[in-house]
Amino acid sequence: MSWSKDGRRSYHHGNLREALVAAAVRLIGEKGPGGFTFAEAARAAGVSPAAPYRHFRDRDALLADVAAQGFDRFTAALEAAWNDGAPDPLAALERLGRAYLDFARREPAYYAAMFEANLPADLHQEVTRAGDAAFAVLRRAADAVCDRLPTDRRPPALMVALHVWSLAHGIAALFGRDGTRRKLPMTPEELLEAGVLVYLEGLGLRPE
Amino acid sequence: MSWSKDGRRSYHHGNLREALVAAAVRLIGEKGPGGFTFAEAARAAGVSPAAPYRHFRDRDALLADVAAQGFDRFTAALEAAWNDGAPDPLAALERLGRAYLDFARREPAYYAAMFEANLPADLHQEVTRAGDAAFAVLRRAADAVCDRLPTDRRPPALMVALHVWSLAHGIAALFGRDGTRRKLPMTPEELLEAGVLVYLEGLGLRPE
DNA sequence: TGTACATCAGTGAACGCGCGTTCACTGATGTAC
DNA sequence: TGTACATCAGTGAACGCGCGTTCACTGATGTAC
Repeated sequence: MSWSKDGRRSYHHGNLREALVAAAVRLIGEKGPGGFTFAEAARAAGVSPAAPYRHFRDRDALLADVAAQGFDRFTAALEAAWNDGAPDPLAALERLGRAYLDFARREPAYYAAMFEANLPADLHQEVTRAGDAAFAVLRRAADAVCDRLPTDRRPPALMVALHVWSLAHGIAALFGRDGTRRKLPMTPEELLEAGVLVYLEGLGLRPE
Repeated sequence: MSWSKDGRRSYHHGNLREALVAAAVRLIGEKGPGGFTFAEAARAAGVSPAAPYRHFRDRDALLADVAAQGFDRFTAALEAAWNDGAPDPLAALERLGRAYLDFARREPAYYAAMFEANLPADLHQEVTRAGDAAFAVLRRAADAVCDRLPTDRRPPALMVALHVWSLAHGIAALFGRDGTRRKLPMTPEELLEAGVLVYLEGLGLRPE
């Protein structure tokens, strides 16, 4: 927020766009992607209900911005966890899985906007592009893992990436958030790690 | 609907409860679980906006009914596909996976109500019970599959069931519905089947 | 450095709308005798 | 078989509410000269 020198609220907000996104994230976190309104975001940002129209065409445009920003953060988190596959791809893949679940738990609002928002097609494309960058990290990890197999027994890396992504997403969606739908006899992280280990074993890979 | 003999609408609807559930399913299918209203369901059933209160405490109660009914159908579909594990557990498990994805695609409205509804805790419990019955089918399948392994290499069947469920749910959520979020170089069914095969191989099982 | 002016980013009042919910009511149905 | 009555499942009008959106407006900012 920007304030004039004497402490009164300045007429111009200064960074209303970011403030609206932040408010939307908070509101989505509280009530889900369905239960957040343009008007409430404006109120939370301390601004009149007409102000958001200076920055977003409508509610969906704001939601799409949240989703895209979420994917950007997600990509960064996955990238950091993967860390170019060091020290070895299998250990790095495990970190990647943990980072995936960690993001879903720590940023449920972003995660919901990314995967459960139901955006109209035109905005959706834009978000999909941001999502592709996140998937690219998984894809690269799958490449590195597959490279450890002899060429005659090497599965398509794309398929491996899709399997890992689906398993991680399934676990995150079913068990990964705090409104925990179901009790588990283990943590989501343990469940994912065990699943990936069995899967890699099935590919013919075992941690050395 | 019930009509009096002369063709005019009878005062009593006759099966309003079922009609409201059916309307809700249709509306959820069109606009997602967030975008359906009690009033619209009443309108769709051809009844005044006050009428639904005779049958459901509120919107959430109706939504919970849809979710519970969805789980009942889901359970029946999975049960039929599993068919007591005949002729052998591995073939039956593949059928089970296909039935899972088939349900998500053919009944997206039920599926959304079941897994993306965000119901309040008290109603949620009731739905969870219906969901447990569905999971029990997977659990039994996992038991049968694990029984094929020598006891010293037998993994916990619960874990196996959770892995299969998570993978199936992840694929269904990411790729399984027609508003297809992402293009795949294969069908969701093929992706799931391949994933389960690799996983079973990792457990030490291969189709004979 | 100062001034005039264009542009930008907000205001706040207003509107129509549909929703959820309530209320007293009434038509239809089932049952006891 | 007929009648009286309780109960049930609807009606429809009304209400307050918050939302999305628009409009003419105005205060603040940046820039050309």
